[in-house]
Amino acid sequence: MSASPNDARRVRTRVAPSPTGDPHVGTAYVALVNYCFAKQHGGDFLLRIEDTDQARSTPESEQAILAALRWTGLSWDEGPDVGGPHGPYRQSERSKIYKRYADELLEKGHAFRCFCTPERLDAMRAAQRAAGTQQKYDGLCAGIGAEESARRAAAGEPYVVRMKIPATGVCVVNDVARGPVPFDYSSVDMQVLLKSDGLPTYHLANVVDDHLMEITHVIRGEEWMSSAPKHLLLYEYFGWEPPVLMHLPLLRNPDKSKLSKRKNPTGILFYQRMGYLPEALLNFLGLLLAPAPEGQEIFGVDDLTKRLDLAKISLGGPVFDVAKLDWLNGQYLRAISTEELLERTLAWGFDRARVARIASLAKSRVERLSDLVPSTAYLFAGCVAVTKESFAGTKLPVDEIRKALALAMWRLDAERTFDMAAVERVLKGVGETLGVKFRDLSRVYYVAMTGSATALPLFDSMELLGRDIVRERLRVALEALGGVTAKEQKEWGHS
RNA sequence: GGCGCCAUAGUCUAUCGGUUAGGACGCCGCCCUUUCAAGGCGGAGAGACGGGUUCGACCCCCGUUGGCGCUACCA
Repeated sequence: MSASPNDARRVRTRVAPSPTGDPHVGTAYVALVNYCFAKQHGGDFLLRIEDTDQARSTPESEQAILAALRWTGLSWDEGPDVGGPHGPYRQSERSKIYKRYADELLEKGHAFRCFCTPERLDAMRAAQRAAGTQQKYDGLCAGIGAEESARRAAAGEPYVVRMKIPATGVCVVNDVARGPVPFDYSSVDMQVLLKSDGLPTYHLANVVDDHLMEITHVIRGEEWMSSAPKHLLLYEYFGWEPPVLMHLPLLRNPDKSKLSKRKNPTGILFYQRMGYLPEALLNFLGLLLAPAPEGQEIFGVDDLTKRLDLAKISLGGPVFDVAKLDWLNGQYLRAISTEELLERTLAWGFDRARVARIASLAKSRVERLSDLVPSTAYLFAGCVAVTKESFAGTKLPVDEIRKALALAMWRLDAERTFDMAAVERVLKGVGETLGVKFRDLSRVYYVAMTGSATALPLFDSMELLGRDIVRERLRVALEALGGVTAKEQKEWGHS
């Protein structure tokens, strides 16, 4: 099909995750299409880290994303870890480049310095909201003359750089699967390109990097569709040829809302820890990208690479159906030899160091070797059975238990590194917030983590279980007790 | 609220104006079987609604409804 702005150009695609949290299955999904499309055309697939948000990006998250993506089996031709001719591949290391291009836009008159304070912008939006009109920058600073603008900037007044948008006219975004999608320029905001910290926003960095890295096809999530006019305009301002655009539907929760960890496990590493095979996960995601030939639902990345057709990707947001993933994984498990099954199981959760640590923790609690497996089974299980009744032995009222579970879940999410120390700090902190002795509180977590009140030490167990399994068990326990209402979520201090 | 995307069974999908609307997961039943699985066979189950266009609409157009996204000095 369609798909190249210039047939002479080598096809190059990329996946550009932001290291602001756990590696997300959506990232694997986007990576998979980009990989297959590039390979289908004998091109390159690159990985770029979009860490321009200094406040939220962490090196831990970047490492986790790289590791998770590597686990899937996908590989990239260029990236922060493997290098390449268009580096650096980490946006935080490219600030000077963006600054230069922002200056170019300023000089050409396609952008302007905006000195508005956050307070003024808030007030402006509040007024717009109250008036029921469209919320966007009112253009106050667009009229500031070049000399005054330069003078104020030189005087050290803080500012951001915003792009100019034509007052009238229409921008037609040509989406591979959707065809032309028109946007009135009047509905496009004068987007901030360079923040007051001197770093670019996604919009600028993304366009500059895609051009410099010679990306020919941008295949990304649907959440970017409404920003496409801005991006296209930037290519125009710079005089660059824009890439072919394709927006993928977003993965959904069973209730059709956008896949979120509040309602579902979304972490790639969760699926790894649950014991899914990466081939099965990729196969599952591939099923959402290319219709299976009649009855042939089991296929690998190579086959998907042959059959992928961007224009035919189904556009309805697909529900991430774990039951189907389970079936697929079972098919893969049955297809490999018993020998390989053993190897993979050992590699998955029975490496010597892990088993040794578990054994040493269990030692003082067992009297027979036959006690070992039953007493540590919860560390190897995916989910544990927890019901309302499981919490009967705790001394806290049910609302307190729910709050304890919710706070632990949210605060643990906010921890950069997930280890014993972090777990201890968070759980004891919850005890203080609730005003209960940790001794009385701990049982709640033992139950949520193990399904019973007897287990190996809690903090060790949680570290051993890992962030993703822990969150899921907390979530399941919370659901078993009725979940959290929106009101409580607000009252308990979580946005 | 504004702008945009989307709409076939519970879920993932096929159909590119003419089909008894096909397949897969899940569910139910039967077979196999020392149990349970696995496997085999079978079954129930779908075009959101209302208007057009057409000899003929799931398919094309308009509207309604619903879902989703964006609406940040986050990506």
